[in-house]
Amino acid sequence: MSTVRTRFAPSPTGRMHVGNLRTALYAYLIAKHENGTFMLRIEDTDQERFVNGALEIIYRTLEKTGLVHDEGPDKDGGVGPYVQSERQASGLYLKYAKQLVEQGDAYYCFCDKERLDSLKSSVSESGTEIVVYDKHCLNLSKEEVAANLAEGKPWVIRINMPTEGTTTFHDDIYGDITVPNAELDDMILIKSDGYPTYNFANVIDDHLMGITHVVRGNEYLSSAPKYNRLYEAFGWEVPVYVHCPLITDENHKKLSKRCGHSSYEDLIDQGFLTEAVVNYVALLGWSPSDNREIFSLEELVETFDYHHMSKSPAVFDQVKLKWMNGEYIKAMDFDTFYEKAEPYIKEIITKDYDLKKIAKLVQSRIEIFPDIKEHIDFFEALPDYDIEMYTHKKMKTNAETSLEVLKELLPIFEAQEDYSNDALFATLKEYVAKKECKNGYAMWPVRTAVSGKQNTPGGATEIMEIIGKEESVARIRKGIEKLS
RNA sequence: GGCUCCAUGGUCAAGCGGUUAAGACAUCGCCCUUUCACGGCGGUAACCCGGGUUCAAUUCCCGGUGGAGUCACCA
Repeated sequence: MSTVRTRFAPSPTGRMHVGNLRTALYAYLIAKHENGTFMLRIEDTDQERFVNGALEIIYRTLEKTGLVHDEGPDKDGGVGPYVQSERQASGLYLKYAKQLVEQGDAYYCFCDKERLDSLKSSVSESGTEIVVYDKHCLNLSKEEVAANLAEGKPWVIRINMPTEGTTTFHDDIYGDITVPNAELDDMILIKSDGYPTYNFANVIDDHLMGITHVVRGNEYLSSAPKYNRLYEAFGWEVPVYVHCPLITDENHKKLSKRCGHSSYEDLIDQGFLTEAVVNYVALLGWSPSDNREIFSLEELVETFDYHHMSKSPAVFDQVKLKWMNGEYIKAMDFDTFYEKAEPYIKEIITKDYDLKKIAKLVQSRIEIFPDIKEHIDFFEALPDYDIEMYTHKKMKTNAETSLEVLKELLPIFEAQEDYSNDALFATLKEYVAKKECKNGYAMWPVRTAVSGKQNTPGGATEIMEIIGKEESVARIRKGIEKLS
């Protein structure tokens, strides 16, 4: 019987980039490692930024990656609703904000945008920039507030932060973090449209939903101390904070939707496997005590210990992701692989070839599925190659020797009926033995003639088996023609 | 710029006072081989700088430097 409860709390503003996914994953793992509860909460308090379809992306991504939530908008666990706009509709946040106003921990503010803007550009006597609200409306009398309200003036509710001293909060990864209170802004709790701000709704909901571990990206590290004042004012217990190190691009900048960084779905479209993406992302900011790198989600649940998380940001390295994806592809049983590979093969191959044989050849040679195409194009049509290709130092071949070999082999291949790889290979071995030359001396020209490519998946006879007698002979003839 | 965080090879990342400073990706070379790939073997490559503390610092403390994050009626 565990008491760990975590949540993934995205806002439906677009696609899920890998940073979001990693946060969701860690929240899931922390809960599941302790047999706890993982929940999904939708933070849609900004109606302007709401993006149509974003909700579906969130659901789809969590489902496909296997990060299934125990509670959420579609699975009430008793502390719902799990969508903040729905909670707002019941007046929940306003109720708590008003409580703070009554306690004297918060106050109504009627300052308009112009005044706030002018505040930002003004400079204090000491010459330093004023970065926080000047508490102008804190001095309003009860009567003035009432009058403004009655007048229908737009208002917000701000928290009253102390201006002296320091505030310290504890993060399980980063330790104690202390900031001067003068830095703390009288942040807005309730916006003029009646919706709570993220900062406020987050604290209220985390408490009401019994969240024990707040897992989020460390871009929130600097706003965390403000939360403590809120918890303090309410007399609530502060949850365990687990701030995850940032994931950055190759320029060491934070991943963001705005900059067009890869989302989970982009990666899938690029041919990556969900399992590989999840596995890779898990290792960005965390590592097991041994050297293992390949983990299924279940294995991660078992192994994951958030105390082993690192503090420094990690670069998202597509090259390593590709490697890992290749590992997953190689480990796939053939039928599963074929199912995924078939569409890519069919994009290139229209002829009546045995596509499974082609797939077999390609499985150990690709890292992502679209790689298939460049490997197999020659099956469909012989490319117009240069006869320079017949020259290979190690094989001791050149245009002349190749011509001779192909000329001698042509009638043999024409006569042969069995075009299985084994039979063809036996034929070539026999030829090589008679000729008293190295395998490559004969294999290289044949492979070149039937493929027209420098490198191919599979050798000469494997290719011939697939394209069949008629095409093989035609291609060898073509080779002889080119070389003559 | 203020505040905060971070700092081991190109990248991910072990290490938590005494090590020949792991491992993985990438890279290079060799082997295997019917080309390539797979697989196997090996190489190059790192503790940001300066002070302390200590018999002993990559490891602890301070300062610097560098990088990042954050400073909204966005989350």
